[in-house]
Amino acid sequence: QRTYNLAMKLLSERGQLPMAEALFQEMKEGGVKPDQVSYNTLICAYRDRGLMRDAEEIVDLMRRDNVQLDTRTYSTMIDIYSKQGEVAKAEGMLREMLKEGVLPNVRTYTALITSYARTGDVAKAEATFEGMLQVGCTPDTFAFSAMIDVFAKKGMVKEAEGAFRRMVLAGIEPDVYTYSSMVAAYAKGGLVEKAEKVLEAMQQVGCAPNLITFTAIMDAYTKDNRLENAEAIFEFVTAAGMKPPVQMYTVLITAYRKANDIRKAQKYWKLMRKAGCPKDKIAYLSMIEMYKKLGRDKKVEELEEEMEQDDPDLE
RNA sequence: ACUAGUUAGGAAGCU
Repeated sequence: QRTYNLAMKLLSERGQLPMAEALFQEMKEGGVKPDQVSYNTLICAYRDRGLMRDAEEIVDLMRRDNVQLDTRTYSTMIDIYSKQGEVAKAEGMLREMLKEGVLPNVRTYTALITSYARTGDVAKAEATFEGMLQVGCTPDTFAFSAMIDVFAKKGMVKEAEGAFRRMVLAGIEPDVYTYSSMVAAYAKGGLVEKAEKVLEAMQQVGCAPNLITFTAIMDAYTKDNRLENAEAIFEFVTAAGMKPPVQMYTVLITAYRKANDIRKAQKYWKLMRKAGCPKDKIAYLSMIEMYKKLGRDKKVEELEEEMEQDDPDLE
């Protein structure tokens, strides 16, 4: 019954996962058989909370209850394994679905490509992309962006540009994600000017850069030792009333500490805390690295302790 | 069995 499914989704969205689980049980015990949608909804609810084990258990339950796993089930599981870095399991899911005659779609392939982006397996990502084309699956903005990101993370600028061109030629519109990945690619490759061009180009076609795009371009500037430019972006963002994310502070902190400008690094660290940013492991690690190099062991210990404290969310 | 509804994928910072 779809009323149940909808209710389960709403409950889990409002943090009432136990209620959603209860509903699921009620369905099983009462006359209403849960369908694929019910199982998938639960799997996604667990995934969103990082309860990967529970998501897996629902899949097992589907098998036991003789409910066919569908494209969405497999895609979600591939996404889960990809986020866990369990590429082999993700690949296994694709193999299984093909064997079972469940057709993968763009989303399935994109999830897998993303997992290769995380592990840096360019060859497999490309093979997956080509495989998708071969089965007549048309890549969309997500798929191309994922592919561009594979190259971006490796600093393979030429290849990223190639994929971007291919995307445009195919008539698929790039969006903020795509452009941000391109900026990141140029940042990694040390080509600031090109990164700047991307920022201009996107605005010309009416695509507004967001905080992620800005962080990426700041990163490009700092890698080219243009800290003033990076700082200018930060000022601009703040002046525009936007709230800089942790990552933006980290870019500045790391850049300044590498330039041996300890005061500035500390300044942004303090600003970040004052802004009430959530505790962030990478930010801590950057500061710890700084104090380590300065030989200030006390500070190092202090921060390490603080980092571990009362924060279950730190991964 | 068919059909319909509800469920899945992409971007930035440390080493």
